[in-house]
Amino acid sequence: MSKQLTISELAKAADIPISTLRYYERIRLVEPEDRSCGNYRLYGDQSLKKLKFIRAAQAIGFTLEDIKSLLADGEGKAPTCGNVQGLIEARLTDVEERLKDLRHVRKVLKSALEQCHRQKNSDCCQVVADLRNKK
Amino acid sequence: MSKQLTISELAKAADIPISTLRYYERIRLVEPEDRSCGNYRLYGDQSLKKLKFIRAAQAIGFTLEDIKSLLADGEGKAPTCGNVQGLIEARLTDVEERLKDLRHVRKVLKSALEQCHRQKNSDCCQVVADLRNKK
DNA sequence: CTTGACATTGCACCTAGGTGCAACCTCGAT
DNA sequence: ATCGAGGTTGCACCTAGGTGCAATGTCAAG
Repeated sequence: MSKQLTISELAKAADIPISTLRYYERIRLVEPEDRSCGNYRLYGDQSLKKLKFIRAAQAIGFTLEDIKSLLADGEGKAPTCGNVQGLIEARLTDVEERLKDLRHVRKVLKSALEQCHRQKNSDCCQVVADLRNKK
Repeated sequence: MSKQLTISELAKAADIPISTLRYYERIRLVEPEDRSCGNYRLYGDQSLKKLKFIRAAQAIGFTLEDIKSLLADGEGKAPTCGNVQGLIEARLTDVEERLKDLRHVRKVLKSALEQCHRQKNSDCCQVVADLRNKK
């Protein structure tokens, strides 16, 4: 078994601020394996793996709560597909929805910008006036 | 000049909670035109237009701070295009960026889901295991 | 033994966009 | 005159994901 890490060693290894690690402990997401005789937190290296997993999962949009569920099935053991699948599907649905919204937003912004260009130097911005009159 | 509205009349007309109107006053976004003799807020109907504008602008992703800038140029007068254009461009850049990210996220989620399907009933979910080993 | 770096705790604060509550005031109808 | 609906205020709280600080304890080097 490999060496146990102090909080600052873990923070450096995972490139995550110490304050965040303590926060993760507070929400019971990543807890230290043990305490030193001086009450310092001691982490195993599965904690490092866990943190990397967390960063990866966050990057694709899972919340810390989602991640907690993803990790809940066993300390160290990966959860079963069945448990994971629902979360992934829900997340995918969100993402599709969000994409649809954003494409619409992009369209509106682009046409506003065009209008802006057509009438530069005008005193009253028609773009805002239009928005203002929107139902 | 038309009738002044009390907060609840305005809330109903704009379909925005009273608490939110008071919040908007707190952040100096929408302030009452006047006060009644009993110190009730009294709004003009340009407030209603303003609220509709706010909802429209929020719907395309502007923050309330952005909106404050959009509205800042004159009480009642629309701001000039020049002032608006920068904000729209910035917002458009954000949106493009976000779209790019989300398309990537969608790709990752879809392939995770596929992998999930390929190995259902497996004890250990490879999807999570993969994430776990991601650099 | 002292010094400095690093650890501990609890608690408050941050953004953004609000919500909820207690204590009190005003208005219109009866 | 009284009652209830709806208004006023200030203040605390909410989510999510943290950050910052003060007061104090521990560890290793010189």
